[in-house]
Amino acid sequence: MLARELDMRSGSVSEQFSAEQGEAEYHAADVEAKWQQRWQVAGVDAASEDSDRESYYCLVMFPYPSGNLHMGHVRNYCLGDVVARYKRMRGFNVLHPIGWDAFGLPAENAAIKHQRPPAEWTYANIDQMRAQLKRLGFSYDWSREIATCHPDYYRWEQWMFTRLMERGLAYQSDAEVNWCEPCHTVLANEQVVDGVCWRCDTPVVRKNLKQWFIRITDYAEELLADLDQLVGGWPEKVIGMQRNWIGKSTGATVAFALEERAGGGQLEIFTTRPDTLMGVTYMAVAAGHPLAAKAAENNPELAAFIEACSKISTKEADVETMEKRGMATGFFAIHPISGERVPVWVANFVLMGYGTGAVMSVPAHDQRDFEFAKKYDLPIKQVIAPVDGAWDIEAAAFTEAGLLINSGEFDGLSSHDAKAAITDWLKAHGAGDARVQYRLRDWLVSRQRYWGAPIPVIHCPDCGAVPVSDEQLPVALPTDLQPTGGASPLVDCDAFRYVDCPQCGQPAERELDTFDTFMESSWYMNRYTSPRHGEAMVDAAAMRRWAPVDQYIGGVEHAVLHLLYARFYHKLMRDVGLFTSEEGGDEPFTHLLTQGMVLMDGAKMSKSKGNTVDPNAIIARFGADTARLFTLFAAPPEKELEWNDSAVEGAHRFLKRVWRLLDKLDAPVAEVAEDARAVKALRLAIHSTIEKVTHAFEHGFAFNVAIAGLMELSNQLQAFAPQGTAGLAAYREGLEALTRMLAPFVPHFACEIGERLGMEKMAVVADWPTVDAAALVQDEITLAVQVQGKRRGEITISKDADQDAALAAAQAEPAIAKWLEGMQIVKVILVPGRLLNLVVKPA
RNA sequence: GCCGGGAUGGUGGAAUUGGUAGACACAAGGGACUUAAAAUCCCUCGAUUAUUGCAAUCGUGCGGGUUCAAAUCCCGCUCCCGGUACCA
Repeated sequence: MLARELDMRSGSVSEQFSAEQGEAEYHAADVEAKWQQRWQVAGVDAASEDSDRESYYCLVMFPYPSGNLHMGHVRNYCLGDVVARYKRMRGFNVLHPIGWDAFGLPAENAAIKHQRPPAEWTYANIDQMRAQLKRLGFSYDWSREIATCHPDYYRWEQWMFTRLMERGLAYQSDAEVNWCEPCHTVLANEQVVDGVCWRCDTPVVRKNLKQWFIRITDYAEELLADLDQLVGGWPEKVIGMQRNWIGKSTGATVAFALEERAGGGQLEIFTTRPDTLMGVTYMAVAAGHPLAAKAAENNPELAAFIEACSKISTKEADVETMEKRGMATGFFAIHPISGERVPVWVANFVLMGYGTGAVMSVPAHDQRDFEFAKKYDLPIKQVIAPVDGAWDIEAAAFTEAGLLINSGEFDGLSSHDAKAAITDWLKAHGAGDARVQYRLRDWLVSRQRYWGAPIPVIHCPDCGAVPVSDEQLPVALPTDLQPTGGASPLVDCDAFRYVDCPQCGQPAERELDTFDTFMESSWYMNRYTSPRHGEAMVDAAAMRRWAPVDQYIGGVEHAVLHLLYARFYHKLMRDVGLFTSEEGGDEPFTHLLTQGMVLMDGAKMSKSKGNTVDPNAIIARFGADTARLFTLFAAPPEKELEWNDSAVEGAHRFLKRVWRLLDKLDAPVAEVAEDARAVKALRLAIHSTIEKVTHAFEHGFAFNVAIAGLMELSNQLQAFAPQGTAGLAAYREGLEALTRMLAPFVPHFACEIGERLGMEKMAVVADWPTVDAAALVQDEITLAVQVQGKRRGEITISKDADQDAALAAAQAEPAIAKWLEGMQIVKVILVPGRLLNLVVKPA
């Protein structure tokens, strides 16, 4: 012990830990330091730009540099590392990069607290977290590391934005926006969760501001349609969430003329059921609709109702139970076809933010309209009849498709045909048209924050909003300003703010808003393919080599925000001409794995709850390999992972057991007659494990099952006593296969074992073991025998035995025979290699 | 409400996709080694009944069904977890 301690204090890493020294015990810290250094020297983790091997791009969601890695990060990066390492061993040229999503609000908050510029805090955190990642032994190509707060990165984002301005895909608009007071900034629709800020949980207020938008709605159709390409590669859940978010509805707009008293003009609505148009008995507008405001002018009661509606919570749970309420405006609209007068109501269930903020109500064929009509005693007019059978329209709304009735010239048409016919009629008479409506809104990208990428625009009194020219990019963010918590310090930074107009040269002002940080994370996956490229945002040749990402791994919380923006941005990059569909694909991520959360006592680990586990403490106590092994073994990747201290110890114990397997190699053996059966059984175990573990990697990443298989093999090796050279050879074969298969999970440990075994190459660059089909062939097999479907015993027979031979063996087995006494066998089912089932009846 | 995913021992979870339910691990109990502890190794470990021993019956949220055979497929429920849009 003393000698070991002295050793630790002196000499170089390689001196301390040479294999010849023959450490009797497993010391993770020593082993891990040794191999991390060797990998670095050998450069085993670098992606090659000059290789004939097939490329594979494995990407993990890059972290925000908050200061410390948490267990969620560790889990995410373990999963990615296992995939990357496995693919390398399978002969792929793997790209496995990492970087930092480095702009964002926490840096500003920290800057205020510590009176240091955010850049300083950010880069210090990056240094600390990089060291943690390296300590865990993740096989990143560090030469490709990027930080999004670096001008070399965001200059291309600015470049891209000016292209989008040229194409009319980026625009400025005066809009009612979601404003978060504590964060002092606007939020995108996607960032408002249940009416509160996604970051700080404060209720969002509405504010009218001039903001920059990107026209994601132009891509709504493609974003929706291309989800089909992802089926099979992405979780159904995420695809469904994106579908809902885009929210496509096909229908028609209909213009109802308004009476003079209502101010004339038209009330435009959107409907998905134009076939029910003849069944309209009233109209409903949102409380925020101009018509509602007009009606309230001389109606204090209505004004009070509108006021009450505006205060209603938007929370899902409240919405669910909310009573449907309304009030008549006293106005009437004219039905475009029948010319009937229909009353206009204000209703709390109509949303100003969707469609036109007004709906036509057809109580006979819409459940919600039905309930409302019943409540306020409005007429119900049936215009669709079931194809077969009758319907009591006073009892419930008939919401299915059917045949038109009470609809004049449209009577007898099917719902399907009527949709087209009525839409055509409306179009011909200038009273409407076919319309596809999306829930998706344009992406609001400006933020009133300091620590972000400046929006590359100069506002000139004469020329308007002028994009900064390519030669003047990047618009570098001054990094020495001190945020105060109020308005962005850029406002007071004259050197940044006041510039001349690039077009006319007269005094002008820079745009002081910065980009939403989701802008940076929307294209980093493509930048990694050519991270130092100085000529363009990405190098098309590099895109051809690597893109799209073959496997993306991260948290499900990004199912709509990041993953939708990134898909959109990828298509923008393609359409701006940075790469073709053929070079970079139409979608950025072909396969997505969403990992489950890390829990402690059933709750998500969080600082505020005080139920966190510090990865550093686990590494210090057991080593990186144990931390890795536990997170991969304790649960399937996509499921929640419940932290369990004793299970961590269990993972560590497993590694120690494998370590001790080396001892048997030193045991003396002679040229003795080996127990051939035992050797054959061991080789069967070895090769069926290879088959099983490989299957886990190729189908669904069931790493917990793969590791269980490796534990089983380890147990078999432990139980095996080599007697002669043949036995020793089989034992060594098993230990080496085990080592190779362990390499993706516990790479340092596997390298050390491999070296002690005398493997030629480091375990992490060795070939993945292959199955010896001959070893899987058994001379004798054991079959379970069932009588009437119940297991009654087993027989061991030749692998070539046919059904009759199996039956004879079963009948000869006393435990089985007693169930056959006085019975007649009416059917025999043989499932080869598995079981024999005998169906009997009394003789 | 709608969409998606679930429910298997004390616990985390397996089950080759219709073929021996509970692999692998954690916890628990017992034993060996030790002056002792730690470490390590061995045994038991779904329930009930029976037992000197062999064993039998039940059992994958609940109720039906299909099948030689069901955790797995079908029909009807209950509960739980995510997500969500009162979307016209």
